[in-house]
Amino acid sequence: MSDNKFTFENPEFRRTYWHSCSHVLAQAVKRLYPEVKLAIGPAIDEGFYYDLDSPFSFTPDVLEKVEAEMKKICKEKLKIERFELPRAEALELMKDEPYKVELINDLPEGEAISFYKQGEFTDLCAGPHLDSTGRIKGNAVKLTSATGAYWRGDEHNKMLQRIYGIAFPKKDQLDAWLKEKEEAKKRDHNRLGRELEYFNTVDVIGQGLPILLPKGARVIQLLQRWVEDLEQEHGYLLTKTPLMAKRELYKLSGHWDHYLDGMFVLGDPEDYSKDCFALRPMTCPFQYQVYLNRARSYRDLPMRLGETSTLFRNEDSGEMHGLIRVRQFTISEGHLVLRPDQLEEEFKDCLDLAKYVLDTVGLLDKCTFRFSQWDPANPNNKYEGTAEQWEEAQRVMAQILDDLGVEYDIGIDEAAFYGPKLDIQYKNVYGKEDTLVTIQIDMLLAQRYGMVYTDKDGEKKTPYIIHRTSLGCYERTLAYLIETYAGALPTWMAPEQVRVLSITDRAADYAYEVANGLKKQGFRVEVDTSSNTLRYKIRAAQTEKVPYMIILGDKDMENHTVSVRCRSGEDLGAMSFEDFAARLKTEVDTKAR
RNA sequence: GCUUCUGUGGCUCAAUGGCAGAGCAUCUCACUCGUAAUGAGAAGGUUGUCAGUUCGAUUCUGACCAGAAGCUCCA
Repeated sequence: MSDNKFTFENPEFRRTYWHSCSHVLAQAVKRLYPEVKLAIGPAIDEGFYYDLDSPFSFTPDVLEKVEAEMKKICKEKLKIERFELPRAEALELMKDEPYKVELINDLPEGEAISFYKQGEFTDLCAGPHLDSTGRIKGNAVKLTSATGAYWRGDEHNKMLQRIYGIAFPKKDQLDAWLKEKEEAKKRDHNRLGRELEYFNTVDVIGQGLPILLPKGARVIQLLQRWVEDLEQEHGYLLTKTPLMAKRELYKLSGHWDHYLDGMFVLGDPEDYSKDCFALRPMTCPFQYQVYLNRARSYRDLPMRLGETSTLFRNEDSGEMHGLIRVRQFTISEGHLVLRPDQLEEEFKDCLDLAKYVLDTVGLLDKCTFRFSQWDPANPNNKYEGTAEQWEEAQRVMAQILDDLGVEYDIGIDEAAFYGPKLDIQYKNVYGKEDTLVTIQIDMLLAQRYGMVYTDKDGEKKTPYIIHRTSLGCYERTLAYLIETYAGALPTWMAPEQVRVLSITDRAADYAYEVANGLKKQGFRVEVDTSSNTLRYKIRAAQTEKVPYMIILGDKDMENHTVSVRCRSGEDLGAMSFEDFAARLKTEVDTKAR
């Protein structure tokens, strides 16, 4: 095993290791609870799982027993052997495992049906695997959780129980991993964001409807102002369109057919004798009305429309998560109406803008790009348009992405109902990925709305549309900022940039004088002249992650100085008010991190 | 929506089928202090909500509401 191929740093070997762990997990479960039926058990990015159909639930003490049995199996050093069987014999071997039978029946004709055997346990599996359970370090295996998961990932199927686990070749690697997970949880925006009073939720308001407290609202306000100004520089025209509309608009847009479940409907959707309204889940159909305001010429294009747009989506109750997944959110929305020949340049500008914005707030480094495509085989009639139109839209987007040198993954069946998307993805502290920013090409909807322009040749032509965001949805972005910075937002976007602390009552007036001087220059400043001890006040400011503290006592009053300390603990010493203000201004202007 | 788990003052957590307790935070008073918890006192609760079982429920049961992780879905 000295060959480099077989080190844990090699992702392929790691997956093999974890895959074998999942077999050991299944073997342990079958030894302890023979009535449990096996589904599938792959390796994942971090560890492995096995899906099981069990009459009881895997509580922590059951997991403990399973884990102990796994350690035993590792110690037994069972040889892991591969063999193949013809279909009939394979079905006979697995006749007591209904999920395996289903898998075998779905294997294409002529494909080898392979099994792996370790001791008394045999599993249908393509492999590869380690050569022995003895290769797995038993005391560096940990079962982390048990949750529900649908058979074959389809919510119409039975819910099975999924046991997640992790394993390493060495015990201290496992300990380090577990510690890292604990540390990551401390950055969880859902905990930190509430603790630092950025947001809260209240039973009587309802799920997915967070209250932005003054600090959260302040950060979102300054991000919005900044993005709106940036978009103006990029030629966007700001619009303000209604938050709801009659059912007829959504019929025209296709939302009524494709998205009704996700909308909040006001009134009876079936009763056509009365008006029925719905809160908007997307801005598109509203903003198109701006374009439709009058006849457009090719000279009007590209028309770039931007809006800080509040949307409402009736998510399933289990979907909500802090500020990342909510039912009402505000997005840096925009639609570009353009001539086909402008598509690449405008798409590029959208991407440049999004990347600039994400880079400036400090999120770009950890973003990944996903080209979200339709699924030609999707049976649910989820997509508008013809196969030809989709192939064309995706060909164009692929071309643009290649020209721009964007590295991306492909997501099949991830497209919007009207077109393919470039999604910019970000992971939360638990490793769960969500879309931060999206840029979408739409060659279908303009026609539905009767959007046309008169071209040079006098012909009426249908424009293309780009749907895009620059910073995505502000609530979600705030959540990622809190997690990325562990609550210590960079000075330029910190809700409170400076806290002025007086050491004695004698310095109180001076403290307000200094604070007001900074406020006049546009900085966000709070004053603490309470009778608490200095140590206490510093601790409070640090706990609340205020970037700068100004500490004022008799010496500072005499010398007309301010004593400055950073939240990191670094002491900048005494300086003049002007020097500090200039330092702060530089930091904010350059949006230094 | 589904699986599993959780719900006691603003926060962190005790306790119990029979008067609900502590620390932090808050307020008052004292202290006026130079870098991670100054001292004393006060106030704060229909134990998420509604039913049921019981002489008696915060505790047991059910439904609902809300929160967490995962699944499914999505910005």
